[in-house]
Amino acid sequence: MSYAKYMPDLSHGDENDAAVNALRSAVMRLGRRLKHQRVDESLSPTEMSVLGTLARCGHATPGELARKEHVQPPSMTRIVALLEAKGLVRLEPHPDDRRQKVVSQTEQAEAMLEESRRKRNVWLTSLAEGLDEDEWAKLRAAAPVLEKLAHL
Amino acid sequence: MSYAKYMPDLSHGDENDAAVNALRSAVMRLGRRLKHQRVDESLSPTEMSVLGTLARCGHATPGELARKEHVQPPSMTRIVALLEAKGLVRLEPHPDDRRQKVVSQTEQAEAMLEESRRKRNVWLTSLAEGLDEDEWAKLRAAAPVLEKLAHL
DNA sequence: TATTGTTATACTCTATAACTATA
DNA sequence: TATAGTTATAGAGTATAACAATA
Repeated sequence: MSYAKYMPDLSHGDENDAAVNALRSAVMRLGRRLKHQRVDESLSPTEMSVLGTLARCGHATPGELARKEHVQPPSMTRIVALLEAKGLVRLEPHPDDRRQKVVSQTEQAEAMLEESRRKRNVWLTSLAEGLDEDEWAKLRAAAPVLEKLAHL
Repeated sequence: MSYAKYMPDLSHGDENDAAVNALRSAVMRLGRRLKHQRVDESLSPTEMSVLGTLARCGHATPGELARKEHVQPPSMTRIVALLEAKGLVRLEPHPDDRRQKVVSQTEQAEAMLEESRRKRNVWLTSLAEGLDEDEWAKLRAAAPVLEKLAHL
């Protein structure tokens, strides 16, 4: 019998620990900065994230969105309502279950995401002045892992 | 005259863009999860981060802490006051400038950070089940870059 | 009975503006 | 005058608890 899964990465345990430390600290600080560097001043980070999820998945129920964004259902109710009021998402009845709803993005949201991407490039450019190519390479390699981590 | 610094990483522009996309999304989601996976239920993420900074730097003024944490001075005033009330930091008069104060961590804070590290390892272990060694390697490589990014 | 989503309410964290004390 | 820190106040975002409708 193996305890391997309870003692992973023995060869890099301390380094992983240091990485998680750095990660947590960086995530919090970056999060605060991202809050201020908002693409659309009227959209919160979570609202943006929901739009991104819908762009990837096409559509989802409020409950699914709450689970994906790691937010409680009442919070997602509010977020979806705000997005709908802004004309960025559409709500339709669920075909199989009358309790649920189906949320999908509007054409307006797609246009906004495109504009968002353009503005992000500006931020990226200003950041690029402080990172060398090697650092960018490490960031590119880790990006998918971070996404996986966020979903785990 | 060169526009190079306004058009960095031409060879990886799109990939950098995708990385920033993934990064932003992951940072927000991880941030929310970290909020819940708090080591000490009574300490906010920023409070923990301040203790971490003090552990690294030894001591700092409230203004320095506010800049490091990317928080406004009044917010740091509140955070430091809460930490002091919990016996985790000590405030002393600044030797050269009577307007400033010097914040340093107490022995109690050191013990708490040790306990914190222990609990983080539990979280790390559970995460490790979902990441392979190659993914961890990428994360370790990117961790210092993320820290740099957060400070830039 | 269990589940999906909503309403009502309160809390946590942070910001801005105005103020005090010192440089 | 400028700077470090504080006080007072407001706002954004989220959570919990209680509820309605449907499965």
